[in-house]
Amino acid sequence: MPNSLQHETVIVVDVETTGMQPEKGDRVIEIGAVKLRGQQVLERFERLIRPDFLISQEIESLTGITNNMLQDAPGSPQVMAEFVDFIGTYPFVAHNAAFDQKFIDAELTLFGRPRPTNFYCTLQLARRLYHDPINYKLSTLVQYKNLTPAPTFHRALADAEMTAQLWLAINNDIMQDYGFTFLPLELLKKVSAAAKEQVGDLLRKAAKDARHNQLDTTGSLFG
DNA sequence: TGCCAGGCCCTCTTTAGGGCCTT
Repeated sequence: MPNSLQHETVIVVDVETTGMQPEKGDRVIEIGAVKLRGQQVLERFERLIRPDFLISQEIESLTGITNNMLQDAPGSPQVMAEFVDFIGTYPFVAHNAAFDQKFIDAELTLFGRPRPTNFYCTLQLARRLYHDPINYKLSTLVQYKNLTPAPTFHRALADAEMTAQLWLAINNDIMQDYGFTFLPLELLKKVSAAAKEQVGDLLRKAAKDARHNQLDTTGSLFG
């Protein structure tokens, strides 16, 4: 694996929630996050959050998070304050980022905190880059890329760790396949926004431009 | 009684519909 994956720091995040609709009152009950610089994990964040109501049996079964576990957990204002300190102004990475974004937005808005806006989505990137997995669930992609599965799925930090591995694998695949020595986040934004059939051309052109710029830099330094 | 997520993606599409992905 190349040792020069993009050096920009990202926050890889996952939330467990009471349901699918924050606009109907569903809440975050666990946040897990990994602060990643290059391939290095700088810091981890994991907190349960006590909601104002009992969670359903369905969610208890799905996540393994029970009402008993939540009864002594801190409330959202305390956890979100800690989370804001943890995330700084770094961009976010999540699997199906729209889901995590809307819940994090909802929790932060409740307490008048500024909402992060810069999200990268491993689901979207995987759909652009990988054409033959049987589906694009996080668990499937972890297996597809031969990554190390966490001991459990549907816990926030475990899923965030696996999303982080997937993020690195995606970065690594682009670098190896197209010959990048450095992968700017901005390029991944363009990959996400591109039509699937245009991704190859986009990356080949970007790699060519990157090599050209590198030659220019070398020439100006030593020429 | 009828409503019941939303955004993305694909195709038997584009004047649409259904499946996926997240909990």
